[in-house]
Amino acid sequence: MTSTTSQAMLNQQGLFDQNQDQAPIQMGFFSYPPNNLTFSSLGCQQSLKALSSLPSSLGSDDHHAPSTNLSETLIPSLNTPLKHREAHITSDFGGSQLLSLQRSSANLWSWGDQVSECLSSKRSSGDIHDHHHVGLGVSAMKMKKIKAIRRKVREPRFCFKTMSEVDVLDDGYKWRKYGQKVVKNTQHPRSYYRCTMDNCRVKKRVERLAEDPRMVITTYEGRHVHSPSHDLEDSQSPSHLNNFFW
DNA sequence: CGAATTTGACCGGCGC
DNA sequence: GCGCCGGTCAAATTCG
Repeated sequence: MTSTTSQAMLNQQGLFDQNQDQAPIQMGFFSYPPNNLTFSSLGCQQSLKALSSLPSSLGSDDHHAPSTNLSETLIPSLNTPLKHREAHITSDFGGSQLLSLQRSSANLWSWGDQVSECLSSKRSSGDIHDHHHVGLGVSAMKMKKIKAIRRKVREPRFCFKTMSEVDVLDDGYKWRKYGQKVVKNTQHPRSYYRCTMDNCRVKKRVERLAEDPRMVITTYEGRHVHSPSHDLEDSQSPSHLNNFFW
């Protein structure tokens, strides 16, 4: 699927806040040389690979703001009202709005805390103490609970839209499709992908904009625990690009 | 034949 | 409590 990406005609691309009713905030323009997305308004080269690993420095697992400059810029806005259970994070960068991120209030808790608390505590809502507990075995119960928590805790997300003929852009990572869903009031299905790397829980969603089917909306969730899976020559460079941007 | 995709079932959250 | 909806699972199917 990624092999067809080189044919993509990407004229314009902007990062936007997914929660604002899909309304794009135009924040810049991308051209799309195959395998190397350029963010023109930044005045620098920024690969899509780097974009796809954006959340890696946001530190969803941290109670405190990460130390990178951009994150420090972003984090204070986490305290915005959580009407939609998501905090809107936008940032001005070089005079133009570059990106917006989402982060659920639940993300303010760390995964480690959640899980360890789950494993150790007796605190519970009643159904945890039901008599199945003994019969099922503790580990089964724990796993069930961990799973439930995982559902609840949202990884940091960001999304951007792209004018593209192809749905799935080559971002350097390998993805496996695990679902597709027709969402309400849209004629185009939404596809769900997971990073194929073991222990990497990053997911992405791909859908077409209802108002303009030429536009592809890509939403990344989570952070990669590895570098892009192919293109050996690229695997060395993204880190400093990431640091510049994030 | 293993990997990847498809697709209906299932689950949990949310609003009423 | 119920129904709707988005997200995920997993068996079946297709692909390379």
